Amino acid sequence: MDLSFAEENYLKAIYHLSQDGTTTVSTNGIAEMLNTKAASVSDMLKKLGQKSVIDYQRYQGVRITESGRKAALMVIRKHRLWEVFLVEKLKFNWDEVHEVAEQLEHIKSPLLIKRLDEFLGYPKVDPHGDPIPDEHGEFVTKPRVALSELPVHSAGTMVAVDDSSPVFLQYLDKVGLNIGAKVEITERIEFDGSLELRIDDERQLFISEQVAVNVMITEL
Amino acid sequence: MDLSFAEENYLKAIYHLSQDGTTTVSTNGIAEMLNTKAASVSDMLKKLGQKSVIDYQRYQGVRITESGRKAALMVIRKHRLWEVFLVEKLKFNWDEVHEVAEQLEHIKSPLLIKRLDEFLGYPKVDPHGDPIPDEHGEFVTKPRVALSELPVHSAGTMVAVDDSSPVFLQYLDKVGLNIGAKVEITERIEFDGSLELRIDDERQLFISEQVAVNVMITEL
DNA sequence: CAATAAACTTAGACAAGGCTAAAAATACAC
DNA sequence: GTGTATTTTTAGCCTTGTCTAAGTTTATTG
Ligand SMILES: [Mn+2]
Ligand SMILES: [Mn+2]
Ligand SMILES: [Mn+2]
Ligand SMILES: [Mn+2]
Repeated sequence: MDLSFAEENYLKAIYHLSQDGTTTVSTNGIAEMLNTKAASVSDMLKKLGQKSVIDYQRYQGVRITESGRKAALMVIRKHRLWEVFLVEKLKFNWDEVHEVAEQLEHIKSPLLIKRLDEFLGYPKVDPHGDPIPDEHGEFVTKPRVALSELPVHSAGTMVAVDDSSPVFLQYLDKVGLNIGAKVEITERIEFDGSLELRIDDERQLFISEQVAVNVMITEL
Repeated sequence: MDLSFAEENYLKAIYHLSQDGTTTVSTNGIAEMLNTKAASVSDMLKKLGQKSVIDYQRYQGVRITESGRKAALMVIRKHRLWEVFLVEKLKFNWDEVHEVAEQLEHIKSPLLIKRLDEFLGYPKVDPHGDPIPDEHGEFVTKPRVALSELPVHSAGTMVAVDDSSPVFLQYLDKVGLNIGAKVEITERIEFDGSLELRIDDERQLFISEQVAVNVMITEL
């Protein structure tokens, strides 16, 4: 049972919106994530329901099934492996990969993805710090927390970003905040939630709460 | 002016059928190459005509325009670069690449193809010996001729195959006839056009005319 | 040069995906 | 709990690409 590009994109959105496939998801939420209209979503939900990749009763929201979760994870696996390829092998910057991976993730060839994984040395995370599911859909997420949720004087290593938009990533490049950096919160401004950070024990950086929400670290 | 997957496939077929874009092409020929029906082709020709990638008047056959030729060559460039990638980097066999490249050739990203070309070291030919157009659509075809068209005692180096179907390529693998091999025609059987060859000055091989037609060499 | 034959195009239908506008169901508020 | 707001679905239409069946046009050939 093969899924079309559109079906794969819907399924991936539903998976992401339901906190990795556990909770129920709304029609409007899907529409917003996919930049489409609720009416189009309703149509598609019917189709996905018939293919048993989601549980759907009208007006009752939607939940991804186990087979749907597997299918979504395979698309996500491909997306992230391609992102690694683009950055590691083709020297793309991490803000340039998402659009292209959005296309590449739909290429159908089990051999291709197996060999790509092998070629890349079985990476565990993509350039944004997100985990790459293995061929069975298994993956481990390192414990991670947003800077915005930590108290002053917390410290850790930056492991991921929660926003892969080019503007955000380009901002991080500009201020030199990259995955792997040592980050310590030296002060929090209560007024606006902005933070003063110390990076790699050698320099100071001020970031807004907007940024802090999207920078994930593992505590030391 | 962006082309859809289907439009790109039609354009590529028209280019190939018209001996690299010079002669006129028939509706039925296109339908056969794309495993579709003549009616579908007629519909598509109207659209491609409106986009000025072909010259089309009903009942008069079709000729690719200069802008259409360029577009077709860019698709072919991508197809062949991906084939090189699959064989050189991902260890695909040359009979396994065509299907996948047929999908990959439609990925839209100028940066991707530029970087892929660079990553591969600017290859000039694909795994089947076909030339890879550069970013301006320029390419050089080494003079090549099918074994079937040469007289007895001709000799040369195998440089390409004219059929990329898995069955044919697997047959060549089985008998050990690969690109780069030295080939000499030691005898031709007039009855059925089959050939006796001497390969790499060290062994004998008999091939049918069907095979000979699809094995291309450059004469020494 | 007429009469088939072959090639090609049009007509009409369908499936996938999408949209707008309108209706129906559910949620929220008083 | 009744009434309005919000969410979701349906109805109807559009585009792309495909098909079959039925015309047209061009080729062939006696
Ligand atoms: Mn996608
Ligand atoms: Mn990513
Ligand atoms: Mn193709
Ligand atoms: Mn090839």
